[in-house]
Amino acid sequence: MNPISKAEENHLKAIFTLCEESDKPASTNAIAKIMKTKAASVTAMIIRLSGKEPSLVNHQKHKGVRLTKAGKKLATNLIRKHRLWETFLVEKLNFSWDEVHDIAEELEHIKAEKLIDRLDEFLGRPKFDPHGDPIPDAEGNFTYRKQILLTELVKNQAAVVVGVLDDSPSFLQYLNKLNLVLGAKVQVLERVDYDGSNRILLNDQQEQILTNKVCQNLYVKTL
Amino acid sequence: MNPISKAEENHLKAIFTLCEESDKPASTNAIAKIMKTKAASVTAMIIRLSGKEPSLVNHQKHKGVRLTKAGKKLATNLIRKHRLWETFLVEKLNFSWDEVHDIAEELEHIKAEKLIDRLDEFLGRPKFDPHGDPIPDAEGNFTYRKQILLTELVKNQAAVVVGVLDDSPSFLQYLNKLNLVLGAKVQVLERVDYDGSNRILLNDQQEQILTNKVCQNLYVKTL
DNA sequence: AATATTTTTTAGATTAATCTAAAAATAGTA
DNA sequence: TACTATTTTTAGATTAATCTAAAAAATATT
Repeated sequence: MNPISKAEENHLKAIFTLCEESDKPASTNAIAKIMKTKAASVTAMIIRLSGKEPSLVNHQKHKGVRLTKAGKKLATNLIRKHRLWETFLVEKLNFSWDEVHDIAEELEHIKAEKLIDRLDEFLGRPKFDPHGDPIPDAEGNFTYRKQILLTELVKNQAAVVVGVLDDSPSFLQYLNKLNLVLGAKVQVLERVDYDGSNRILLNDQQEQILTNKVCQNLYVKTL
Repeated sequence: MNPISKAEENHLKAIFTLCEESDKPASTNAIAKIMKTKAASVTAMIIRLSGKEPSLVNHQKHKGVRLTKAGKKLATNLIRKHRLWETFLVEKLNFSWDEVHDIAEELEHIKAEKLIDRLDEFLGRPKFDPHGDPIPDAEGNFTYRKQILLTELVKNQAAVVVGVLDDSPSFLQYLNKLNLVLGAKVQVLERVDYDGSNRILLNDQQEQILTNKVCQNLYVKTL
């Protein structure tokens, strides 16, 4: 059975993400939504993936689908490639963090393993990408980090921004304007019950008002 | 009419190369040979390419095919991308010149124009790739250089190696062994009629015997 | 539990890119 | 020039990846 195709890879990635998020088998509908296709197409693809040697997914009709060990390995490697390319684009080619997703989405399908090894080395074997997401190593191990959402940070406790939950360009661009980039130091001065806003001290200097929506999408690590 | 596909791009590149080489329309058979497909498939592809808006090729049945202005623009841009990626692989990721062709063959199909602009900048807007081939600029202009084959170099005239005609891995690897890399200084000490070999002085130091075949595939520039 | 709603699968069709085999056109040669 | 050989095109088939519409299964609601 031929080398794995881009469409197959993207389905694996979607299934991986869904199963990680919910710990339940991924539904055809949910996969179709991510892939921007229809449930019927997903069913066909699942059948093809489960017919691979070795099989990449386990599925029972109407019961959703999970990745096998082999499928997980492939999905993890894709995520590794995606995040390394994003890092390259930001660190070396001066893209900003809101621009890199779509380009990395294409680059992640380049096959040569040696390329990704060398790229990893060139970048200094980074553990996190420009959005603060962990980059798995060549064996597929992620680095975990005790991080919390800014909404969970206790008042006056100092912390640094280490990542985002929502990585949509519009949110990232808004953060740019607020100077809320990775590494920024933050402290919650006050949580205002009245409108759910948060008074924040940013980099020990400026005060800033953040809505709960923003705080719910920012990961921080206490100092 | 949708974005241009990888298969379409590769056909354009093949046609470009053939027409540049011979100044004649490219034949379906010749294209099929490069594409490793069959003439019938090429005919089908040509019909598709000529139906694009704007049309990418001009063809009359049984008379071969040429690129239109629009087709040439696309082909040139592909060559630009291919050569910039090769340069990146060698200069930044420490690949050797015999390893980069196939990887660049994949990378050249990544679409984002901004990516290639930034890459060009990152590499310092190089004019030649690791094999000495010119890299067209964003407008499609190639830098020409008066270069000759080593077989044409007059006896005792000093010159530097600036490129290769044959860029097959086996030839490039052989050149590595002989220390005949880009920038090496060469002088022809003697052309031996007996066996068609050439006595060369390399980097003002070592003497080296090169066959005519090697000399016919090495471009040099006189000093 | 019976029925209605939603989700998933099946069936059948479409498009891109390829193939083989046969027909048609061009080129080469006696 | 007429015949032969080669090249190109046409015709018809195949596979991957998608679609729509309908059928079947699972889930939710009275």
